[in-house]
Amino acid sequence: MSPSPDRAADGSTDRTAGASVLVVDDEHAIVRALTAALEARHYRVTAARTGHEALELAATMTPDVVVLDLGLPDLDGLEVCRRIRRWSEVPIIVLTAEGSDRVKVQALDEGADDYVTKPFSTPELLARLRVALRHHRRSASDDADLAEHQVGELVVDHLHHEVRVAGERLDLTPKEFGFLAVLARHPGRVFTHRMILQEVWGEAYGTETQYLRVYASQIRKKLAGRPAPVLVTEPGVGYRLVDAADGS
Amino acid sequence: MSPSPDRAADGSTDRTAGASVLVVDDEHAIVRALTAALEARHYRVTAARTGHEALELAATMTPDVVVLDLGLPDLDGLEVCRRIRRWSEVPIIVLTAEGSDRVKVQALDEGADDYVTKPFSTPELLARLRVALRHHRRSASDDADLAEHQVGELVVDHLHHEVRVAGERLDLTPKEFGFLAVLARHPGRVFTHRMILQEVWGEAYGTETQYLRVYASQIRKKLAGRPAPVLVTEPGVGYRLVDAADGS
DNA sequence: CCGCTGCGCCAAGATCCCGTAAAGATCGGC
DNA sequence: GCCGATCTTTACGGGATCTTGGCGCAGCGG
Repeated sequence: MSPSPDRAADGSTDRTAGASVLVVDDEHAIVRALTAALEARHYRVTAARTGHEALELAATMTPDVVVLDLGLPDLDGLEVCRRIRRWSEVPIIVLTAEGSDRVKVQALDEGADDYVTKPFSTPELLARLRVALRHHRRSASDDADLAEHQVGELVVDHLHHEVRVAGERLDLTPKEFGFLAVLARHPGRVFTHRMILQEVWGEAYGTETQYLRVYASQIRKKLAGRPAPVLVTEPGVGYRLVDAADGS
Repeated sequence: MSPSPDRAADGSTDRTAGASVLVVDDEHAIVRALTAALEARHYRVTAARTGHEALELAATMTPDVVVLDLGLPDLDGLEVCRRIRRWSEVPIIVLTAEGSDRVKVQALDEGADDYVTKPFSTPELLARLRVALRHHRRSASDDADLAEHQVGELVVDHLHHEVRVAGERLDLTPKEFGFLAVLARHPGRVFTHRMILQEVWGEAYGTETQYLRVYASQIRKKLAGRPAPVLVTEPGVGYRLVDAADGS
């Protein structure tokens, strides 16, 4: 490609900035050095000193990546790795003093995503951290791709940004689409005026209820005569989307 | 998630068995040793000796993972890495003799997923290979990682960096190519302004929507009068590429 | 019975967004 | 250092969309 101005040679400015990192190590010096280096790159850093603390924090703060020293006072580092892997796929970068192949291989097979031996080069660790975040970001966005809501014969397809009724494409303006998409997220449930306005128009528009009347009307017009759900008014409260066939 | 029955301690029997590996190195001894080690684990191995050969094979055989030596006779290894990343997210494990930090960091930021210095420990390399395969397995469901994408009569060939319509080469500028290539990766799907801008121009350009209008216009002009797909505008949202023949 | 309130609906501006052309600015090759 | 290709920026017309005000209606309480 062309030389992008945003790709710094050291990768310090990239989309991984601002991610939260859990650093697990009992050596104070290491924690301090790592924290400093990471915060300088605008990561949010949390430190844990023991295995149990690490497990606790991994669960409560849901970090974007974990840097894990294997030599912990209470639990075996490998055990920590294994336990996190039981419920989370957060990237784990293992850090260790000894360079034994056996441990290295075991850690990687146990669910670690990378392995760096001490003494480590900080730039290298940071680069590997960016790799881990890159991966995680990718698989996370894959999950979000599956967004599609169905209400009776009506399908709101966020991926293609279109609405289909009985398979036929329905042509909506951006605001109309937004309105309908909000309601379709929870069929039958009431959304207040405020909720819809703030979601579609923005935070500041919480009271412009006349917009809703206009757009509700237009949406109903476009849905009329089709085997589609009905846009129901909840007087004084808001709107909801109800499948014509059932009375939920 | 749950403790997998396929996770043996030495990793010899796991779900990654049978995967295809592309080994890129000009040293015969390394290739021989690696091939032997990999085939013993029932991987399918293909070897490339030069950068160009590597790119060609990466495109035609779509390996599950690439092991890439940076010291190649024709192309810089980093360049190979970059070119593969233009169209594929196949895991790349970089292999190199020199241990310079700068190169290491650069390779990782350039798209490499891991980095091993020679002389390397075979068990470790194999373990890292398993990690790479584990990662990619997650998002291997889509067909975005192909060197060629076809939409109707239009073919985007990432390897040769060219576009053909009905077999005839279409002359595009780099930005035009990038724009079209993004859309062709998922025909019919909407790409938001932000997505396209960040992919083609860079992270920092997420709001420069006037570029898109200019280039959309130019691309349409070049596609006009040919049996090509149509570049459709989704007002307020983005663009998508639709085969003229069908309505997807 | 009457006024008030909230809603549906309409239609006229106002505004935003898009497409297009064309003029600088920039870059790379010769 | 010039020249051509490409990228960036500006400007403008047209059209779709959004916003706004108004009107009629129904329900409700005074």
